[in-house]
Amino acid sequence: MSPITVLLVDDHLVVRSGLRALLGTQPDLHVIAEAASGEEAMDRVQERSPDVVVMDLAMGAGMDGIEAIRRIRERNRSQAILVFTTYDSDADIVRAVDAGAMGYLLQDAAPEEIFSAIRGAVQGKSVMSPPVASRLFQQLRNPEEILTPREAELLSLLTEGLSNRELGRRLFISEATVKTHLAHIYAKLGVETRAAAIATAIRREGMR
Amino acid sequence: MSPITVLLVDDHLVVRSGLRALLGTQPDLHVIAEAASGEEAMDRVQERSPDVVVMDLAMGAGMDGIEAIRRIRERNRSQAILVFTTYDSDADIVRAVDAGAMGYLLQDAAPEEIFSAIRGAVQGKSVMSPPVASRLFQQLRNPEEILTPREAELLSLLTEGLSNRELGRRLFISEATVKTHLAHIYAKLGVETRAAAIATAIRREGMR
DNA sequence: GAGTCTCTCAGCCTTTTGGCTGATACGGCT
DNA sequence: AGCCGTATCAGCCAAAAGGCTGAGAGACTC
Repeated sequence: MSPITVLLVDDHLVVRSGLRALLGTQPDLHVIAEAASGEEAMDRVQERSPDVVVMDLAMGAGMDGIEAIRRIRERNRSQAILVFTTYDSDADIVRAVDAGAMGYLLQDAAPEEIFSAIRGAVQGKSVMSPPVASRLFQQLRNPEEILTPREAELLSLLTEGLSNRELGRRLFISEATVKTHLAHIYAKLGVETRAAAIATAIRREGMR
Repeated sequence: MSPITVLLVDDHLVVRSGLRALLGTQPDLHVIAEAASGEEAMDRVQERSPDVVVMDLAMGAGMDGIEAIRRIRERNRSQAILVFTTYDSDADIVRAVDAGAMGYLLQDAAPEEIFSAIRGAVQGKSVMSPPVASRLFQQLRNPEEILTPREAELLSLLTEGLSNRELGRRLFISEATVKTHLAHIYAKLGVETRAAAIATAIRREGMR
């Protein structure tokens, strides 16, 4: 059986060489290229056509991981893409899977888990770290959590620390309307105070 | 000249092997041990007495990096400790330097930067990544922003969305005291509402 | 021993927030 | 035409948060 070719994408050199060393212990896995950015990743995929792309979502400058996944899948469906990232945010998971990622691993995954995820990805199996899976599951179980555009807008401003009055002014609506929207947002997020709403919003989304 | 002995501390195996591979390219740097937790790090220091400890601050379970730095410095001052972490939060930098770290590098630092930081640390020089340095500088310029331990504790709970009453219960203090602390925190953070305090706290610190 | 910092608590008053009920208007879907 | 989701607004009331002043206890420093 011919070896599985892998492209590593991460803006941290240390993580790339760590992964390279780790995968090097497996005779059937060959790292054939590395990339430090989304743009570079697309070039390498074009040139080398790896079987699997192992990608970090958080990339310093330029195109982010999600966008890179989407573009790679757009022009070439033969690669399996595995997300390999440090932090797990609900929004990222959903967006990555949506963009076409085959699996989602956290960086503290056990080596065996990583190997089998790569091997599985080639065969079309999707793998995810247990904590990731449970989050995704929860996300899918609560479809009522989807905010309307207006609510999302409000929530976003809410995380800037604005008061109801300021929110109203900013959105050209009355304070009464602000309160109505907030009540709906709280219900959907499952919280009771604006403080909790802000906390969950910032932590859940990549809002920073 | 005898080589510089190094202990790597990081809960991610991938980062450890990446660093090991990277440092392996330098004849004068010898990685003599690795540790995946604060506790383990202390044991390794005791056993092997490395010249330099390269440590990640964010460690999954158990003792965190800051605490590990403090304890290592307490019982043995001959090690130089270098912080090597992914994210830079203002509070972490101050706390790490306070605990006795000789330098503070971000994981996307260039290899040369890492090497020279390690070599410099042995000679008592402190090194930090430019973005880190500028943050620290800013922090020192605003000394009024430094929260007391109790205030930091409160702020941390605040970001979970607790009410004043809940905060009081959790910390075994009256609601009146909670309000006093909050007023001080708001003043130091330059905000006027708990919402804004939560927003700035979560975004500024690495609180997730 | 006086000054400073930190943590603790109280009372009083204003503003803000949140819960509830009910209402109008617009657009899309059946 | 009727229904539903979304966005808009109002009034009322209770709870929470925030501003202010004042104050005592313990620790640490000069």
